[in-house]
Amino acid sequence: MSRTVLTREQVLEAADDLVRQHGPDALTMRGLAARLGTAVTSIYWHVGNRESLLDALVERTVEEMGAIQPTGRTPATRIVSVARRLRGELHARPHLIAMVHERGLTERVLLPAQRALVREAHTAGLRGARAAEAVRAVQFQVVGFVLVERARELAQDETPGRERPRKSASARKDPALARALARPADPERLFTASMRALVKSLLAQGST
Amino acid sequence: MSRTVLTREQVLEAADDLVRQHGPDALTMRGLAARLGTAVTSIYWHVGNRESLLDALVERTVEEMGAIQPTGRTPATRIVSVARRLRGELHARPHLIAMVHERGLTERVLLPAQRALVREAHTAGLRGARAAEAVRAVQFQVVGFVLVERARELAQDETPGRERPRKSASARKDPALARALARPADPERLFTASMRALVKSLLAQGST
DNA sequence: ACCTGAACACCGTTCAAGT
DNA sequence: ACCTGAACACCGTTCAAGT
Repeated sequence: MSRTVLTREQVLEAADDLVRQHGPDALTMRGLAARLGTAVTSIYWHVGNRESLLDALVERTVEEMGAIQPTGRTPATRIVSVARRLRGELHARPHLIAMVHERGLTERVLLPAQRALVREAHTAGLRGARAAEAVRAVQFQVVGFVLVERARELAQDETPGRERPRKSASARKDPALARALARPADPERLFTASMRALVKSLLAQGST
Repeated sequence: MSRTVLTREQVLEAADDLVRQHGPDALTMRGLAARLGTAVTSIYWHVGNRESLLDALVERTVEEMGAIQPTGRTPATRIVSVARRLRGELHARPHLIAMVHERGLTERVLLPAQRALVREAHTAGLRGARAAEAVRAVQFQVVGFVLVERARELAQDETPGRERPRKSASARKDPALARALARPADPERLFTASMRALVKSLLAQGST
């Protein structure tokens, strides 16, 4: 591609492209070198090794995500808005989620959102350890949800329709429920619903 | 090890040992063959390839987990008890979680617990789509939580103390909160607390 | 300071050949 | 039916040598 001297930035850029298009597994040092038109070993000079290259990629994307502004009137709706935005940001970068997760950088990604959440918990009347617990509960819920969602998407791609669930005794008693469980979940809806449920209970502790 | 003829069961057993002790990455076809004292290619004859070997391993462990009995008086406490037991089961098999997750078999692991959850939602007065949503919310919460926890543990092993969070404006106003957030979260406590919060709100919908 | 090819020590998988 | 060694096409990484 480029005729000029190779820079660390160019290596990162090309690696980022590769990961975005085909996932982290598609990023091989040899493939990357070929793409850049250099010897494999040049890449090692610029980024150390594969592991630290991926680290740099994650750091890059996390910075790019930036802060999150809450919207809405009540603390509850504002917290849910932060959660939804955070989910959206993570969803826009499907491969990033797995990489952050594997690297244990979850806390790092959550830091910008944490500030906003703390502020809202405070206005809702929560203090000290109780506020911290509420903030963390929301954070865990968001990341956990996105991870499960992602796994579900991958599963659909690779094994479409693995096994029909058998009808249980309680299913026969409530066919509407059985039908709802047979359908794949609508993640957007489910996320908002459980987030609202969680936040409602957490904030209720502030006023008692 | 064994002098007799090689069986599929022996291959699975040895593979299971390896994964349990050193994780899925440690499972190489060559290493496994060496451990069993056979040629690599014999293993291929018995289990197909590495991918289906891992699939078989997951299936095996999931069956081993079995059903989950709720305890407690009210539907809320019974649901929370199922959630806690499920978390415990998953936690007792650290490597399994990652494997199930990567393979998109989350739903499969959750099936036994789902029956119990449906029953409790029903006794709590939830019906149809609303009951399904509650059940799924709980399931997502459990798996998500465990995934986040696991990532956190891995992170601790590899990068102890990456970066101290700076003191924010709101942290200075509530030092107890700041201290609580600086400490690593107690997952057991946090899990139970947010599970209770979630379930409380979800079931409240049944009586309105 | 930056780039190179050759080489090392690994992988998973296939295949033709054995018994 | 079951097992084998050889070979293929990949990996990440190191190292001595170039400019």
